[in-house]
Amino acid sequence: MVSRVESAAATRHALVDAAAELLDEGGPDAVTLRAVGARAGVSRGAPYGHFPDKEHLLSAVAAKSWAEVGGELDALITEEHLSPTDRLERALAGLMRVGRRRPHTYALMFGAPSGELSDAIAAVSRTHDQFLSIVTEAIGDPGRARPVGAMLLTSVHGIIGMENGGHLDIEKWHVTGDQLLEMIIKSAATHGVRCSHSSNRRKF
Amino acid sequence: MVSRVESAAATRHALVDAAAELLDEGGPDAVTLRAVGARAGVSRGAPYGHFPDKEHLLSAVAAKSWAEVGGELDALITEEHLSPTDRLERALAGLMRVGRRRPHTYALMFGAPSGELSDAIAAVSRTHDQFLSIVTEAIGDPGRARPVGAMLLTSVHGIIGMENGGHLDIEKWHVTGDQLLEMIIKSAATHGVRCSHSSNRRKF
DNA sequence: ATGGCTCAGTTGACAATGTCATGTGAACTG
DNA sequence: CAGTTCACATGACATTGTCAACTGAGCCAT
Repeated sequence: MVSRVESAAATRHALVDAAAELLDEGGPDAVTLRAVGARAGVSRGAPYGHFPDKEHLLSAVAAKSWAEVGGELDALITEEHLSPTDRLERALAGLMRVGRRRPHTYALMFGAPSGELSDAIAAVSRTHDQFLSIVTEAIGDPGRARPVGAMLLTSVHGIIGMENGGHLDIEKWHVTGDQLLEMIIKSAATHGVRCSHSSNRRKF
Repeated sequence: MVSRVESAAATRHALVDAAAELLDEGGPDAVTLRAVGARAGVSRGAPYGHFPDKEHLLSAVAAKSWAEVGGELDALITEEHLSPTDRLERALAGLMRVGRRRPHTYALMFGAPSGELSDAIAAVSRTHDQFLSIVTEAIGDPGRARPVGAMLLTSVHGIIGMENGGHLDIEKWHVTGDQLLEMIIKSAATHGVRCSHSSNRRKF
């Protein structure tokens, strides 16, 4: 039934899933090799048969999470009844949702990659490309798609980072993260199409 | 010469400084209570006389770093020969510099605060206020200073986070962090003054 | 000045964790 | 069916955060 190699692959999957769950539920400190092994139904040293390092296991988790986001973007792209603009807005909202609902996983995804972790890098690159294609379809000037996409992504990332860090106090800034996202999207419109009047030079 | 309380205060300072240095030099993993104690000239358990927890020590480091940034902003504010706009741009550039030159410290500063850490919260609030005053002076519409300030801060934060996470590949996005910052600043101008035509509804 | 007190700092100990060397049993091969 | 291989288990070890017990020097009252 289960050949040895199949079982090994299943174990590897179980380990990554277990680590991802533990990260979501209890944050980085809860991701212990022992806890991962226990949840995966194996024992504490088992991960070393599949990953050289705890860091590599975590990078596999990051790759998996990036692939999941990529899947959501894919679903968005193939959703025919959506306008390109809607697709873009939903993509950004989806990222915000991940950042809010699974902050630890989000932090891992956007954290500095450790080691080589080719899997994670490839997954990130793929998902970035999908996001880029969404931006390209939504934007008027295709030549500006990449910079504008980067601006949108970095801005959303900043909003989530400030929110999750507790640095976006509404009392102080008089805005919510969602309002900031809206501002950013409007800015993208200004930058994306040529804002014919964008050359108006004034003080802020 | 050195009264007991003076010596204690000096030790506390030395501990915070040592932790800050270790964080800068070797990242979070290098900040070991034993290493901190050694660098501060005391021994491994000494921090527990001044902080209930390693986390509280780190939050003291965060408070110190926020206060340093606040000091830079203060210097900027009292610099008479600068225009309000220049002050704002320099403030943003200064934050970028911290994020680039001291990524670990920056991450600690903007990381989710742990526990109560009233010191850190106060330091953050003070520095945010100073930044806010700079934005207020630079902006045309004072009523929008807070939201626009938040947008600038979050955007810079996002840029730094993407850069330090290795997710701002120039090959892919065709922009640098500095160019993104420039785009954001222009957007702030659009949002800060009333962009009379900002109601132009177009696709991106 | 002197005996007792206070408290900063040290040291020993312990549990948790990442990591590795060694062992083991079941799946594969001839 | 005998031997090999490989996934996994287990014991062991160094490191680290944390705390209890200890020590000694500054401080106070007499």
